Amino acid sequence: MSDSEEAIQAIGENAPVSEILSVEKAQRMAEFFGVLGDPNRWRILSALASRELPVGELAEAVEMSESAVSHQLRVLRTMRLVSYRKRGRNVYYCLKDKHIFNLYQEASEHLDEPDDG
Amino acid sequence: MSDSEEAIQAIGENAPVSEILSVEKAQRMAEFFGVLGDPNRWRILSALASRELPVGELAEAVEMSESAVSHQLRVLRTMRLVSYRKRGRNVYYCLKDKHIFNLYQEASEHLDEPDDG
DNA sequence: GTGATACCTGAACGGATGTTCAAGTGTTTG
DNA sequence: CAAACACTTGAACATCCGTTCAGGTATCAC
Repeated sequence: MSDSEEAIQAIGENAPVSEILSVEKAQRMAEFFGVLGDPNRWRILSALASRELPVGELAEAVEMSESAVSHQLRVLRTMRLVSYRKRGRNVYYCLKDKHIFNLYQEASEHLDEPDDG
Repeated sequence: MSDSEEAIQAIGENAPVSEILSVEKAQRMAEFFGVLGDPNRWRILSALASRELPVGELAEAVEMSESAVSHQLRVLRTMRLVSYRKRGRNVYYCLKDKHIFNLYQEASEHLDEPDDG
């Protein structure tokens, strides 16, 4: 059974109590979602959703220092949420795939739900 | 324009650079995902995915102290990820809605993607 | 070459976070 | 009533995280 299948069964079906996420899988989940647990990273991601941007413009758009943005971009790169291409002195960043949109919408729905949802 | 519509447009469409998430919306997103940024909370959630559980059994299942579990359950309650019902001396917790499953699967897909995904 | 630009990196500092421990509330049992 | 049980809560403490700051690399203009 693949790591993914093990986890989906554990969380999705009527499994016994002992069927909880392995520490390793829980760790990976937490690392990923932890990256999305910072407001400035969300602002960076939303800025890149509109279009590809070099670091300087990105920093200006989200009102952060270039250094702070660069640090955060490294985190986002590590989680493969953004990719980049070098062009002269500039480095253009953009979103890597569509998962971030789905995650955003899913969370948005949850947050917009009434209290009894 | 509602808060949600503003954000979806900002992140989903071909908006100008200035169309980034408001600080407030970014904050709410980060708070929500931040809750999912802890491995023990994922283990708790996955344990509750199998069935409703009282705090003591839950603590045993995830191998944490009752106190630690209780603290974390309060966080999960605040984000409306779990609900509970009191029954005698016990308090039974369960998952509140289906969003957690979708978030899990979306993240799982992303993590399982090859490097060029 | 020198200087300016664009970006990255490492150390350090301050604030946030998760655990433990001790004490508290409420409920059931004798 | 007292004692045991199930759970919650607040404070303390250690760790983690994101920023700033200073300095580093690489590219372009002159």
